[in-house]
Amino acid sequence: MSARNPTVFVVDDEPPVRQAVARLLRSAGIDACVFGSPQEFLLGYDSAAPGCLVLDVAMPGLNGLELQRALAERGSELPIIFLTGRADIPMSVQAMKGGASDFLTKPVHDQDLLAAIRRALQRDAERRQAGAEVDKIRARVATLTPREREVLAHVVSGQLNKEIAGDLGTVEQTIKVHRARVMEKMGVRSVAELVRLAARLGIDGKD
Amino acid sequence: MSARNPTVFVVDDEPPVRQAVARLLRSAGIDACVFGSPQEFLLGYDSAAPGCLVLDVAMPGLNGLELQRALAERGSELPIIFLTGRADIPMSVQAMKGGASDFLTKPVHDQDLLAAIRRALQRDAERRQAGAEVDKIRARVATLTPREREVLAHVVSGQLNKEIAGDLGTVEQTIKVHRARVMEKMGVRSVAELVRLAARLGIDGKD
DNA sequence: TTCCGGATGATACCAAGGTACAATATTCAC
DNA sequence: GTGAATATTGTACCTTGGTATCATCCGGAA
Repeated sequence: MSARNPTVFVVDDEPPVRQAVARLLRSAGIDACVFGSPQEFLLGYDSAAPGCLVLDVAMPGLNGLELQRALAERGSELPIIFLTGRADIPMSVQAMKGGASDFLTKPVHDQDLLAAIRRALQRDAERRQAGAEVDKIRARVATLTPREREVLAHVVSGQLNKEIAGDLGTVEQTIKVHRARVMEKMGVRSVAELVRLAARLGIDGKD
Repeated sequence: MSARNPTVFVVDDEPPVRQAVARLLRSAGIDACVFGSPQEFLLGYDSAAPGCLVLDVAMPGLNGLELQRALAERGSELPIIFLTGRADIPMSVQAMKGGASDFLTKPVHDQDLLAAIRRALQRDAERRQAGAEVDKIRARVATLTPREREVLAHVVSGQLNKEIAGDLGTVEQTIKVHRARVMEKMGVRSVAELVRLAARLGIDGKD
């Protein structure tokens, strides 16, 4: 379920466009999933699914830029390719500033659209891979007891066991026990590795 | 010299535009420096200077997008605001993909241009501050002897003194001496801090 | 109540890190 | 060549980290 094929989500209010894009994608061996409006997409989209979004800017209801913002607010980082016939430069600039993967104008050459989609899928795959590694680290931290997490934070801040014991109101020996469990559960054999793992979670001190 | 006021470099082949933008900037209390062509700018620009670039896209000779690429190849990260009358969406998209700070169309409202410039200067200041911190770390590494640098790399990879000695073909005691000097020169008191500094330079192992 | 995981503490031992002092060898610039 | 910086090794001592074993205390789940 997490290793699904990437899917290109197509959101356009004009059925002919949807079908043309979907046909192009299928002929290229890429899974496609079409929606007639941003609302439908927001309801039917699984944020865990890998892929990218091909989006018309000008649509009734929520427009493309608003959907981009809405997705960002929900924490989605799905790459977005805008594809539109009626657009101007400020729109394209806003879309790109908002992190869009690409901004194409209709009519579009099939090859240009496919190339943009492949770039977007590549970008998504890389992002997901990086995210998966962080998730693994986070999962390991989740196996730590609250006390072990405190010790972890103090250890990566560079404190001595003695100092940690003082801060946590206990004795050095207790810290050694927690510390050993932290190393084991995190799957590392040196403080250096531990610091690097913690850094990837944004943990770099005892606070 | 490094803490100079930020300067806005204006490159446009039309004198009236240059002067209008320069006047606007000076009235806002921002230093401006104008150039009539990309070539002049490349000759007269000091890459260490903080600021940003306001650039017309359509110019004889090197056009704006080409100048953007040329600067990127030289390692410049000066924020670029494109300001142009004749442009289309693909151009703006290419510029934004190339890392442009903004892409405005003439005629532009003074307030819009000023706002874009302030964002660009802010972005440049933040980038320079981050860069300055890394430079400090790099400067400290520069004070290390070649041997000390080797030891540093092995230490941040998490190896024991004994293992490092084996890898470097010497004995543990020698490593301890180098290690102590590394810690002193780098200004850190724990391996954890050392690992974090090294990580900011992209050093995370002995290779 | 009983059982278990979590946190704690004590004792002991060994390995590793840190520091100080002393000394020698090598290299490179003046 | 001379001197300074670098790299090296040795000795000694102390601190810290890592591990093991044993035992206690507590709170929640069965």
